[in-house]
Amino acid sequence: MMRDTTDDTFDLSDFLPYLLNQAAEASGQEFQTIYKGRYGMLRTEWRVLFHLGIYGRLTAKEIGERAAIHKTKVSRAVQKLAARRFITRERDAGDRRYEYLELTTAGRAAYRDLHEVARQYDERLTARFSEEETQLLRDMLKRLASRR
Amino acid sequence: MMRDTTDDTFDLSDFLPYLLNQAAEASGQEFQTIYKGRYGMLRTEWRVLFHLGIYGRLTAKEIGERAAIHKTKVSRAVQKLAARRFITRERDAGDRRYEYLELTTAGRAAYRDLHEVARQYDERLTARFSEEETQLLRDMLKRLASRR
DNA sequence: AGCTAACAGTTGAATTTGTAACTAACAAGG
DNA sequence: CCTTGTTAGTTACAAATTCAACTGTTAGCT
Repeated sequence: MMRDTTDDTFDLSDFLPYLLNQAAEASGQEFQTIYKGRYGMLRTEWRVLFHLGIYGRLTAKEIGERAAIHKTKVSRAVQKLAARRFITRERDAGDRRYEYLELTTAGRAAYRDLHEVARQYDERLTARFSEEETQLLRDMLKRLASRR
Repeated sequence: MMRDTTDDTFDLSDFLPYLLNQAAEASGQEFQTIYKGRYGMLRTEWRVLFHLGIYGRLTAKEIGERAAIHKTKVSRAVQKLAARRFITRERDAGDRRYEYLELTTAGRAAYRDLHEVARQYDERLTARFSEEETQLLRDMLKRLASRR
């Protein structure tokens, strides 16, 4: 017997990494047009901006670790954000390898704006689910994201 | 009063698109090293391979629509897969704009191998959740992915 | 002090992606 | 037929990402 080409016991949506990617891309698209359109930012750039807006002064390395972003990506995002005067860079006087990053006034304004967009956006996304469902979803995603 | 730089009412994991991305990347990493290591494939390439393995003969356009992949990405993936003799390309005799793609024997073998890896991988990922939780997760992700 | 290894961050070259313009093929109306 | 518009798929070029090698700095050992 020849085996058929098709395989009806497996669907792509049965594969969690694929499904997660589809959901991530679909849900992130609209937000992307906003930060790209308003500030000409790339994904890594708004992420760095948010990290500094939420957690305050950090080094590039810390941001990379928290967000699982490669250091070269962080480095280039930092350069662009600094060029646009959204962040300041300050070398540690004691250990000159470290560089502390902080938002400028303009950076804080951009952060607050995008933060508000994100908050509303998240609300809209989760509005179709119940509170319990949303909570469970976040929990499960966090566990998946933690790589444990 | 000066406003502080930090904002402790919002965490990045409260933003669903971010959390989805982190979960997607974390969960997809290991699988990536497998299809990359074993077959030197890119993400779009295994996706095209899977679409043909699961659904049989399709055109590039159909694959792009089902997977929400841009046509240039599909086109390049198809070229690589064809160069590696994983798929055949056949013009429609009636309407020569259409090109039907199909797996070769080698393509089917690669598909079966990766499909089995994906199946086991998915099992391992969902093993930490209950049946009901997993079902709900998939449902919610599908709804998020559907862009409605 | 002097040597080696580790670390934070940067840079350059190769690969991959995105955007827009393109080719080839067909459709529909005049 | 013959324009005009649309469609499937490709290509060229610019932008972004990856990978490896690099700089400058500190730590630790002898």
